[in-house]
Amino acid sequence: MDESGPSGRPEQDDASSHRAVRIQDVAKLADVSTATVSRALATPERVSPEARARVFEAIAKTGYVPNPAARSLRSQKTHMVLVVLPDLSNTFFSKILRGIEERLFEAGYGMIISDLDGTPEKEAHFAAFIAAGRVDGAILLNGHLFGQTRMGGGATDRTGIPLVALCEAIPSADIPQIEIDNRGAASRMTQHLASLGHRSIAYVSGPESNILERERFLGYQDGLKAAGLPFDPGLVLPGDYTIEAGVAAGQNLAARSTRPSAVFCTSDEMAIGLIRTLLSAGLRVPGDISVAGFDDIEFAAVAEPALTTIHQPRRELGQAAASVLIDLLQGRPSPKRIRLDTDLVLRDSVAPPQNMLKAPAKTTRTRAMKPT
Amino acid sequence: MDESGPSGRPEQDDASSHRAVRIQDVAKLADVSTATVSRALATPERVSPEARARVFEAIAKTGYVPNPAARSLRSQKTHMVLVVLPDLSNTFFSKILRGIEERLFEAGYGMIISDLDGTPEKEAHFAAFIAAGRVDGAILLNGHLFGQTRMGGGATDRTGIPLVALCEAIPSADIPQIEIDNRGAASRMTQHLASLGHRSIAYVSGPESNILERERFLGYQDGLKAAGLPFDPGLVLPGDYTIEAGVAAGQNLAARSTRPSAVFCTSDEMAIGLIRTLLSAGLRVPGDISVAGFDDIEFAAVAEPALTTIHQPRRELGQAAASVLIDLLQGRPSPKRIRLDTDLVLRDSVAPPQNMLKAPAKTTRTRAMKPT
DNA sequence: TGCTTCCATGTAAACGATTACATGGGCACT
DNA sequence: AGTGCCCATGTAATCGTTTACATGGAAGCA
Repeated sequence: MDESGPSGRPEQDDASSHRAVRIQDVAKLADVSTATVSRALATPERVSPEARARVFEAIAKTGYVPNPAARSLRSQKTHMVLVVLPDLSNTFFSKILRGIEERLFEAGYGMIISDLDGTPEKEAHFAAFIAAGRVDGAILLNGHLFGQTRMGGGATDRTGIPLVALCEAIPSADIPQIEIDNRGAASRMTQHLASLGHRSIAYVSGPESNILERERFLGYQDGLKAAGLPFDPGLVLPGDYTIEAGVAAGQNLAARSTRPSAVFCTSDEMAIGLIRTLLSAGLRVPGDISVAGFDDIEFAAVAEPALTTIHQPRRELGQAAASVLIDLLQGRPSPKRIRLDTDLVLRDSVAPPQNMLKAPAKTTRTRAMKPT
Repeated sequence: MDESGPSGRPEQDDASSHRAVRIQDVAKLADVSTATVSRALATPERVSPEARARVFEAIAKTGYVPNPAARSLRSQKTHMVLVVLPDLSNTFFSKILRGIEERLFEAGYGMIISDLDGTPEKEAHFAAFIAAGRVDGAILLNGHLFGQTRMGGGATDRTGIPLVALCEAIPSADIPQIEIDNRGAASRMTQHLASLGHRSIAYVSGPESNILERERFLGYQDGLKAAGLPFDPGLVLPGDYTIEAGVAAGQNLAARSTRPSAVFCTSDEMAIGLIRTLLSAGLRVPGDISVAGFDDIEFAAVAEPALTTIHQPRRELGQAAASVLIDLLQGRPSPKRIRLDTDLVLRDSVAPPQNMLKAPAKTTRTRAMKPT
């Protein structure tokens, strides 16, 4: 059975040919068929212990690694997951990504990242990516499906891969959502500010169309209402979660003759930019104006003054999303929605208004109320 | 020629079967062979305009997307690039990643990210990843090859894919390096501090074994020497680029009876943590101690006081690395080493020592000297 | 002992592209 | 008009797995 092989491949087993080891090589060495090798890897319990041992020995000896392209061509599985996010360079996402990567790695999946910086062109590209079957599933952090930018001739393609929405819920889509209770958290922060005595609480928003923004804005209004404060549109400043937006909002406030005594920024970046600008304008924080953030990014704790904010369990969010997706991929049942708890983190950038004494506050955390 | 197909596949063209469109479907519709379709996509100029038009029309009509697994199985190309980095959640990397992603995207490559958080286990896994041919090339931000943790039985595998080292040069490896002049930049910052009159300049290091650290430490010593200052080991504080390390260094300094008048931190994170700690301890920055950073991360500009630091063109670094890798992948010649310029960014955290007047400094940038 | 069942294994047909090689027609040149 | 060349295209082998189906032997049961 060694007549130089049925396909006529000459026997050259020295190092000269750098051809990758194939399953056939392993099979020959272990004196079994390729099918048995394949089974030894996929379903070891269906192979006799002796054959299995020989196969593994041969694999170790040859350093065989299955060719993923061939495997994926045949099995229609890529063991890859696409993560779509609006801005890779944003601090907020990096820790989430890490959580995702951890979990995917454990389950043997690779992570492909797509940063679609607003460009619909890229969006279409990644829709095609999914359609081409390059990934088994996707985690969407961008708040919408690819639906809008429909491809070509309305062909529905095989978009039937599992999807999970992370952070930004996708209302229209019937896919699992992993998120925090944005509305509740925003309400809670607003009420916290009110409880300290603030009567005039400004709000620096996210991008208008953003779902997070809409939730948080509702929460802000809820909080005002709960505290018996009126809603004043003049206290709503536009933003987009960036430091620059915070700076702009700060300039806006600094230029005013009468100012709110507290500002609730819907991102830590904006809060930091805003504080910075207020300080430069000669105002004191929290002496003259209290400032609260959202997210609890790394720098919130070391900002000057340290930022009072809402803590989001970013890593856990990423892990949860990955877990749900993996469940879906492997046909296990999975929850349709997961809401992780947030914490209200009390630091130094918020204090009672005006001339009340500023205690040297230490960081305190208060577990958020579970949403009902 | 329509006797239900040579493979006996029944003709069912309604939406019920969600079978993906194959090249054969396109070929049939365009009335050409699969080879022509393939060529129309890969080398349009080798197909007659008429056939080409029919092919593209058919592609549009069917919504055909080539199956990457099949393509990659045959052509041994994956159009994927692996990016290996030590810590995905680190701010410093995110903008670099974005630069990489941009360029890769333009060239039609996907990006797979691997965050090996120190675990050699993961490292081995990704070595196998490369060996399996899942990617065409890799960009390494982690400062070493996978060589150390050798796989299995010493099989050399096909590790012959193009690699590029980014930021952290890999001395032993003969692969292109994209970096900044760390030594020169550190020297420059040290001299800047000295030129303001500081005679006692502390240094907060990175991880000892880190190549960046070694370069920067040499630069620090260069700078001292150039300024005619003695090197004092007691002024070298251990760090690891994290905020916490900065805090620790700050506590160390705050506890001392005699302190340096300036501190050069080799990362902005450490500088921010350190400043924060000094301020809490009642010291003034830069009044009592000047603090300089390295990297110019987003928050450096809005720290309080705004951080004097070394600006690294992070996005450009990422783009450059991706460009070089793409050149390599496509067989084009490419430079063996690229050094991008850094800027010395002068802000408010550094001032002349002691009682000299603190001008309301504005941000100023000075282009670094080109390395010779 | 003869029949059924099951388990371990082998054989070979997909999976869906790319591409070497063959082919035939048109054009240019002598 | 004959020869040669090139261009557009088709045919079919190939990439390396997985897996449906076939097979043969051992074991269990009556």
